[in-house]
Amino acid sequence: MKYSMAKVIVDVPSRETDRPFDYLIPDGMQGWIEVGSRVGVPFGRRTVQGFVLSLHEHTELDPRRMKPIQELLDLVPPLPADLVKLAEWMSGKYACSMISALQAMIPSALKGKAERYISLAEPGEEESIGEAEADGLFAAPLLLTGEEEEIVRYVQASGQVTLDHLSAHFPGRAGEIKGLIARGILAETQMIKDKVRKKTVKTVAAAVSGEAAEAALASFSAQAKRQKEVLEFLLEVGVPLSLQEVLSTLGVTAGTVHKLAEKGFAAITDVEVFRDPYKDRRFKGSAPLVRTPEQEVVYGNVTEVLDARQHGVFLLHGVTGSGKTEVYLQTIERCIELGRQAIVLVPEISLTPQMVERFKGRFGGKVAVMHSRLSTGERYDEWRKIREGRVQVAIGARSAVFAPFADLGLIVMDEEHETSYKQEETPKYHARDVAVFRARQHGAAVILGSATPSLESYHAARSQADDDFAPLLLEMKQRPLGSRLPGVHIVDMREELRDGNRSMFSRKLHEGIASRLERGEQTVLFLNRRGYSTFVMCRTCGYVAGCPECDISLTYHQKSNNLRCHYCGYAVPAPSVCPECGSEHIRYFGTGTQRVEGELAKLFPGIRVIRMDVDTTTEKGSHEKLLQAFREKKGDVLLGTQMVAKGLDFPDVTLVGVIAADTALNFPDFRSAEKTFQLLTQVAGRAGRHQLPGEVFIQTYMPDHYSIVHASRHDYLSFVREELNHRKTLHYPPYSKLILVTLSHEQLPLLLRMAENFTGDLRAKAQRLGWFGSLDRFAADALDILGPVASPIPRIKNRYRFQCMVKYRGTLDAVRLVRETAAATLEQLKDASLQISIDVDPQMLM
DNA sequence: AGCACGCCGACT
DNA sequence: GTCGGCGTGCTC
Repeated sequence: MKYSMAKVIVDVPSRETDRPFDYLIPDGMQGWIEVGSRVGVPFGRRTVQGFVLSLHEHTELDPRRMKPIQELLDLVPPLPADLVKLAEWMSGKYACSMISALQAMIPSALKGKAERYISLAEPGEEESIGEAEADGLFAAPLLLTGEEEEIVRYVQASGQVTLDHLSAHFPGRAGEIKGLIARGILAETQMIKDKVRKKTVKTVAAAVSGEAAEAALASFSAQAKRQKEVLEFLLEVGVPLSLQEVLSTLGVTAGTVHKLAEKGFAAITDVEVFRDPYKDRRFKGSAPLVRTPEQEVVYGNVTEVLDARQHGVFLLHGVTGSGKTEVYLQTIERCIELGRQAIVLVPEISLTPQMVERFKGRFGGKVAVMHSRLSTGERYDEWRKIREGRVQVAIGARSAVFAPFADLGLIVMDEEHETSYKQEETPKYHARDVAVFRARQHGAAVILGSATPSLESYHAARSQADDDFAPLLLEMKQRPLGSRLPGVHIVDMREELRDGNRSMFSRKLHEGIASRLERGEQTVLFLNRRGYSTFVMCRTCGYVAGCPECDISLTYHQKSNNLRCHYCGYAVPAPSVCPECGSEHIRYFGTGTQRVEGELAKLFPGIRVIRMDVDTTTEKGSHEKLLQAFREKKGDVLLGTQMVAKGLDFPDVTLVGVIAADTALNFPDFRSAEKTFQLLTQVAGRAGRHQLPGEVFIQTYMPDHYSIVHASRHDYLSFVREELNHRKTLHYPPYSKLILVTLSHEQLPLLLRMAENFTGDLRAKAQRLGWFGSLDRFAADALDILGPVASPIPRIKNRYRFQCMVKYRGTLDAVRLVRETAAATLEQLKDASLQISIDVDPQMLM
């Protein structure tokens, strides 16, 4: 089959260009260009990167209007065809552009940009002088000014230079350069350049052997003693060595080795290597454990589907410590035995060494690890290991769901309920949905594991109503270690206050910490960061330092002693006096954890506190170091935010304290009860995982709240029952679906008008389709529109924000309706000043 | 997004 | 007179 045309998605992020463009495939590239290939194509007056969507013999477009593909950027397409299909699905489901979906699937190293090169024009390419030339007249002699001549000579000498380089070399001569190109004396070409190159290492090997080697050794003069040494060494070793190694072993300089190479006795070559972020780490091997009866049931269910190469989704509800990870490991082992590959998804925050260690320990070099702390180059190399089939397991956060395996057999999603699986930036996808879609493409299994499954998943498993997503519920209720779930005590902080205790520690928690200190056991203190102040306030006049562009308070950063805006990055030095009233009583309410740390030091002199929060974990590897220190008992208390709540396992921790359980409950989010329950359950699971019995204190001002009460009893089912009732009455997910639309503009009045236009238009369209109406009615298909209202953060980066919420149920295609309405609204304005963001299935309603 | 074309203001 | 401001239109 001769495919001479291709449809290409170009890397130009605008609504008008979010469609395929047709290109000719040059003869030399035929057979090499495939679906998923990354190419450089001429687009307008420049060259851009693009991805091949499909190949054709003919297209609707006149071939004379088509330009040829300029270059093929990779030998192997970075995207297998199934991922191209996935991108099409994503752009429909999440109302995102094709290019943003495709970009999300490849490492950022492959986000190439065009680089402009300048060279001497080929003779005959000089500027045509129009009709005159056609009449057979010759072009006028090329007269160059001194400066122009200098530029031309420089280009001639260097062969080919980048435009940037040339402009830097002749500052202020941009006009001349432009002129030379326009007159056809210099030529400009554009080529896509990747951000990162494949890493190579200079490798040296002897280029002679046997008799030739003998002769070579004899030929060295007395002065070339070092060269002789090097050659002898190379001959002795017999295998290629890295240049670095040779230099350090023999204590010679690179010049010596190069001389040797010049003489033809040694060969220096660039050998491609993989950057290995874990090269200095050794992992303890681990063998499969004997399965408990509960694990056996889960294992059996999953492997049955695996063996049959069928698609199946399992919701694994297993209490903390019930051995979910072991089930993951063993099902993956089976998957590998079947010659297929597996993806393990973990929430970013828990991508601590512990999880990685267990997988590396069991599967060793078969594992690629991907997370945000890797450099661009490291991530690219891990990704290549996957694409080239050198590994069978990929473990990583959200984006690892796109791991380009050829024969995917299993996707494991640990801590399935975590919000970090939803990407907050475009494309705003949920890794769970993507995982299920990919699994269906490959006939693969999915395990969604959690001690506190999301209500969406649990409800889907219970009702089995949804054709797309009806997981089979599997449960593990026992802790195989024989350890018991810790006793959880709710402490009413109102009572504490009534009794005159104004400290942030209740008397019980205080006693608890004291007794642990005495016994040499450890304590974990958890602080829900949300709601805790990190802002600066004047205690005299009440002034709060806020961002001049974003309408939110600035966050204090101790390290740099400045105030920063979370949203736009605006930063100012921290003031020592109030800028409003001049008072010196302007205080930084340090990050909550700092305050707790200070209080602990006051109450327990000499206590060793390991604090884990954004301030202490920004450095690469600091996370691991802190945890290691705590494990080695270099600290009495581990104090931290969310990150101490996840998957950590310390034998000597017998006390867990939650400083303020309800800060998240007061958030204006319908999921706040669910989030609180999940957090508390998780934190409570930290204590007493081993021989020593554990105790948990939950401090709260709302001791009767159902999420706190049920969490204290480790009672997931009762919580779910109660929470589902609430959701049903209020028509919240899982009983409806949501789309959050946010409009933003620099001018408030215009924004208001456009927001009204948008919602009005949306209502009218929904009405026409017979969808619009209260969800209280018993229609199967129903849609409601709330708003527009000002967003919770009403201004970001000088842009005002209004939002509206679309709530709907049934099979109607609300995403499409919203997308089309948004497009129509945008068309009302000529310029691109209005932005409309569409968030399908939003997780954060902030 | 870029990049060019095109039409009005303040300067050598 | 021109240099340069950014509105708007298009990209196979």
